[in-house]
Amino acid sequence: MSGAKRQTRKPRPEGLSRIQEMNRAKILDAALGQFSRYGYSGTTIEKISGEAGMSKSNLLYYFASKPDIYEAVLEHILDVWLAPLRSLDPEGDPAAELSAYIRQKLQMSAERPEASRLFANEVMQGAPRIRRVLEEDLKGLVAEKSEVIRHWMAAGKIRQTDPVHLIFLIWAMTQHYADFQTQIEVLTGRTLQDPDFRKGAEEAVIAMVLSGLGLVPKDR
Amino acid sequence: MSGAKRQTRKPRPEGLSRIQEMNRAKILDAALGQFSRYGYSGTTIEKISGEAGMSKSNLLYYFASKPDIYEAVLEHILDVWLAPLRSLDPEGDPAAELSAYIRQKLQMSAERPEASRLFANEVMQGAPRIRRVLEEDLKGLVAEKSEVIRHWMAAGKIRQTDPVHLIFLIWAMTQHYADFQTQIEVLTGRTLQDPDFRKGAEEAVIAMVLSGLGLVPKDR
DNA sequence: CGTCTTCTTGACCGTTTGGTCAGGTTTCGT
DNA sequence: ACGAAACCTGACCAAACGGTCAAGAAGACG
Repeated sequence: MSGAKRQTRKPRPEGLSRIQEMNRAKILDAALGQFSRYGYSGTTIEKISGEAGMSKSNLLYYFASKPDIYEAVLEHILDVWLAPLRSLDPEGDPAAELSAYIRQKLQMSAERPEASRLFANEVMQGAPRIRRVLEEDLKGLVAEKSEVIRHWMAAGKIRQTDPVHLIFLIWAMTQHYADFQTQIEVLTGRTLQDPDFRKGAEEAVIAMVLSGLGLVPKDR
Repeated sequence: MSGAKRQTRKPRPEGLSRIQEMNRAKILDAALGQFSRYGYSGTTIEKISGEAGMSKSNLLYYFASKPDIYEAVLEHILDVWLAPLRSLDPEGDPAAELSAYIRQKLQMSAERPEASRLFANEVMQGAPRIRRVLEEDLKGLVAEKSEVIRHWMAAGKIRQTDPVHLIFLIWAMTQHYADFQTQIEVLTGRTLQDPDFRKGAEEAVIAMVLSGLGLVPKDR
């Protein structure tokens, strides 16, 4: 061997390379589509890799195992999914705040129905992988926002109701349009993607919630 | 061959034998539990047979294949699942009829949450096996009951709303308590099985729906 | 009681699936 | 341009799964 100077390259400066960032994003996107449509067990990593435009082996170069991919997708979604509730403002007008919240939730159901379905799927199976998040993050968040609602009730701004049930019912109504999209489309021929239908859904949900709280929804 | 008289037995009189009836029931029950918890692909026939207390081979003696079992379970459930809507009476008082409907739906969510989850699972995956039922039976049923609601609106008994959205929202709110049972239990420590919690849910849903229709829910 | 039918099982088979591995190709800093 | 990382792939493997089959056990009826 010659004693010539060994040129070495910094092993990994920090963060992700362009290629990694791009491929991980493609994988997570494809995985969301598959997991939300076919469930965890119904999805194969080969299908995901195909959808992402790469070989199965290459996918396993980026994520060590199938559960790893699933958890990455879930984590990637959860923050976005819970964001609207976080922004419920105690100082705002109840009718305006709740209307905005409902609109945001419906917007997410319209724009990212797969995320809603994946979340629903996970919870329906007993939430084995996000139990901790529910217990630690969501539980606190719900308690905090329940207090906001209770505060509005105490101030006489809305009718007496159980805040937790109110939150559950808003989740139920808004997520239903994403989770049961197929059924809705079969029955009506439309989905939230249709602007008219989306407006109809918004008005129906908002009217029901506001009048349920003794707030007359303003006519247009 | 001797010419002795062959004693033969009637091959199969009619209907199912006691043993068949019992085992088919055990299988369908076990299958519902598994399919609703783990989804179609996440369920193995070996697990089902184990839960039903028999060997895998024996299960396959009663049902020819996995899809066969799944469809049998689904069919077995669908009638029961849609029954409450059928009984919505045009001649009755809107507040009483809708309250009763909501109570029935919540009762089913409380007593048969697995059925609700299986149905939700099927629809979320695009309803590949019950599309026909949705298109042919449910679509007609929804159209018929929408007409009932429209009739109530025309008679000035309830406020103007889109009947189809109303039906969707009632489904959403009532089924949510079954489908998201895990989440609800994590957040509140309770489920519909708890009588107090169930009463709270009933009141919350009924109050919201009735006031949304301009009907003041009667205090107690 | 004898015999035909129904019921039940363990052994077995082909396919699918998650994951490994050795080796080739591309990228990139120097 | 060069060499070391980073990136990518096809071949391969073990486990799990849906389903078949031959043969025994239990049940029912004359």
